[in-house]
Amino acid sequence: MHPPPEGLSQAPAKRGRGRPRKDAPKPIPAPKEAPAKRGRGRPRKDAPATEKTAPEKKPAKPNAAVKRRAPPAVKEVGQHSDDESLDELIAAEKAKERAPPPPPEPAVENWTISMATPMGTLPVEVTSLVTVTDIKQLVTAKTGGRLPPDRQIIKLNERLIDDFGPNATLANHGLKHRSMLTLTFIRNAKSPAKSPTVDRTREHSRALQTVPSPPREERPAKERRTGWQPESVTRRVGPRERDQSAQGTKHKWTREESELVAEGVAKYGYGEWAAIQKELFAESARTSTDIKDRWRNMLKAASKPNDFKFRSFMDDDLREQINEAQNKADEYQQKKLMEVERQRQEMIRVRGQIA
Amino acid sequence: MHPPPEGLSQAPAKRGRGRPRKDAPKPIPAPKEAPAKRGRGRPRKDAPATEKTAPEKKPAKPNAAVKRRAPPAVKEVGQHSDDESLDELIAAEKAKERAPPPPPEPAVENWTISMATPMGTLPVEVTSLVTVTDIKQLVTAKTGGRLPPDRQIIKLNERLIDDFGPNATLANHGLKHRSMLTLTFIRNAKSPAKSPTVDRTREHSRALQTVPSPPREERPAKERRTGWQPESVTRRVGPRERDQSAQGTKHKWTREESELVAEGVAKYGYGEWAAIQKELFAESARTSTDIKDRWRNMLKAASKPNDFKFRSFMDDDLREQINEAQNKADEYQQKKLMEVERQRQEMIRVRGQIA
DNA sequence: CTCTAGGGTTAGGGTTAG
DNA sequence: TCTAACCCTAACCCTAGA
Repeated sequence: MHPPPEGLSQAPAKRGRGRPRKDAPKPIPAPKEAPAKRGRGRPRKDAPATEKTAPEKKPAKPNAAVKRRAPPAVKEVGQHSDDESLDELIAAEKAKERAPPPPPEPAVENWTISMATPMGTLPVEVTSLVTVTDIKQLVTAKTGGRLPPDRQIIKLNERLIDDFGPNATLANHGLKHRSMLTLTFIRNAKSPAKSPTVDRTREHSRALQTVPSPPREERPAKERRTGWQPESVTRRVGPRERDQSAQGTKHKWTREESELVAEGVAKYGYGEWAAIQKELFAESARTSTDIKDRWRNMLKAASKPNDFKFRSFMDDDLREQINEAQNKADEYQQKKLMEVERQRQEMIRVRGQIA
Repeated sequence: MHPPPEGLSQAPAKRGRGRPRKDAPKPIPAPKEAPAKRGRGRPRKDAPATEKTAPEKKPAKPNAAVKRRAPPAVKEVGQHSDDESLDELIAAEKAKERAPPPPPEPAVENWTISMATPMGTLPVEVTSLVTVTDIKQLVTAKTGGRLPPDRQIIKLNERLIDDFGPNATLANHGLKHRSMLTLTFIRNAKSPAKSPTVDRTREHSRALQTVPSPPREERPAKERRTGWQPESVTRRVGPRERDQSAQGTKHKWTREESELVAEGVAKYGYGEWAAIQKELFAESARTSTDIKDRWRNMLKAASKPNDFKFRSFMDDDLREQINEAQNKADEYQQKKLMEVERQRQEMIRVRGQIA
């Protein structure tokens, strides 16, 4: 039904915005395997061959990193040897037959807890067996390694979880389904050196407040490219003056600015960045393109779950504002479209009469 | 404006965008426990030419939101009753295992969402389990069957809900209480609701001609161009009539088209865009201005290194063609100039004689 | 009116700082 | 690793003026 794909070399023809797809066959997220090696944790060699126990929870999303594959729970009964495996097996069988041991059943549960971070509260899925180290590793993983365990300050009910010991099971210290943990962190000491060897012994206390308080405040429009704006603000006038001195190359968008962007979209519809810039960012150093980019990023961020990610502030409230802006813009667009269509029809009608 | 042909009930006068109060007496659109396969399968709607914003990030399980109840797995009951107490114990254990996980609470909720239509915004009541098909059927019903599912273009947060698959539960894709869906529709013309996966390689054809070409897609084709345009090809006549779905607002110039431009310049010289358009792009939707712009960009691109990022295809071969075209055009220009001068002289001479 | 020239703006892929 | 911020150009728009 479509014009046959001519021989025209499909130019880029990327289509679908999905990205050129570097031809890299994106494999399945599959074997992402949790910390298979479980270095610290504890030997935990509960014979993997054991039974299935949890025969696959259907809806289970392996995602929840920390989630330990709930072991059959049979709290390994001190078995270590190698060649004794057979004996152990037998012993285990017997023990099982005897049934008395079943009680030690920990009954692993899957919990959803919350973690309050400087960026907002995020949901985290864990099992009731989650340990202090697990949580810290999870945070590290979620932040792409940017926040190593030794810079995390995590509290449960006002207590530093570190105080429980690295292998402590948090459930033994009050963690429950829907509990809330708070996370703050120690600022990076600037030395990227891999081994600050921060003697984390007990520095938590003071580091607490060093929280990177969200931008909140409207930057003084850093007189960067403010030099002189030639009417148009599509492009920056000069190099963003980032040269040497300008260290703060990136200027985070504040919550307020973001809301202004949404407001502008709601008012002018999509693609009217220059208009939005003129009205709502006249005093700002943000260019229309900056605004356009920000809206794009806002949409991306809003479309993702409040999963544990260090994403710029994004909460249901802002998300709602974004939605509203979108809807208004859509409405606006619709009206414009219909108006155009109406005019077109009118034209056709008039033409018909003339002819 | 716009005679609402559909039977969509009129929207509440005040569309202050706020949110439609609960006044809408609309009942829930049948919970319809969809298959909710959700597990492995991965519907992978592959939606090719989907809308913009479709990085397709695999809707990571939305948080606890509408999580579907996780069935207590299989409880394989292979027990042989030998010792009752034992059975009881085991049963108790199992019960314990099963019972605890109350977290995956299904909790069907009744939501009021909004639907922005060309005629106004309407409140719609649904449950948190509402699926794509449910919504479409609802719309069809509301329009007295006049707007069948395959003519509905419904978007949630910029994404076509069709892309989620017919049985997808919208809550898993971001629908929430008070969310807004946008509805537009495809005019009568038969059109597969499915995105045609058209490769726009060469869709520019036709569209150009006369106005009457009915638009197939509701698409804010950047309706900046004003209403009626004569048959000239300086401007586009109507909406760019990019095949439906071709959401990509921009139509990249293909290698072949670019070569045609160079060919045209070589043949007609600079500035004869209309002529080039008529001869080499008669079937295309490219206007003379488009061609002019393309030539401008080609020159810019040709002056930069091949591997320069961001630049559309540019290689020595094409660059050579461009150079040749320039040379020929220069020659041509020269001749024209000389001709003009000759005529001028002639005119002067004639005038002199007359005088 | 048509069309071109040329400056302006946007869309969207790409890059990079953090 | 991941993303918000930023870059850069092709594509497209606007409009004075011929």
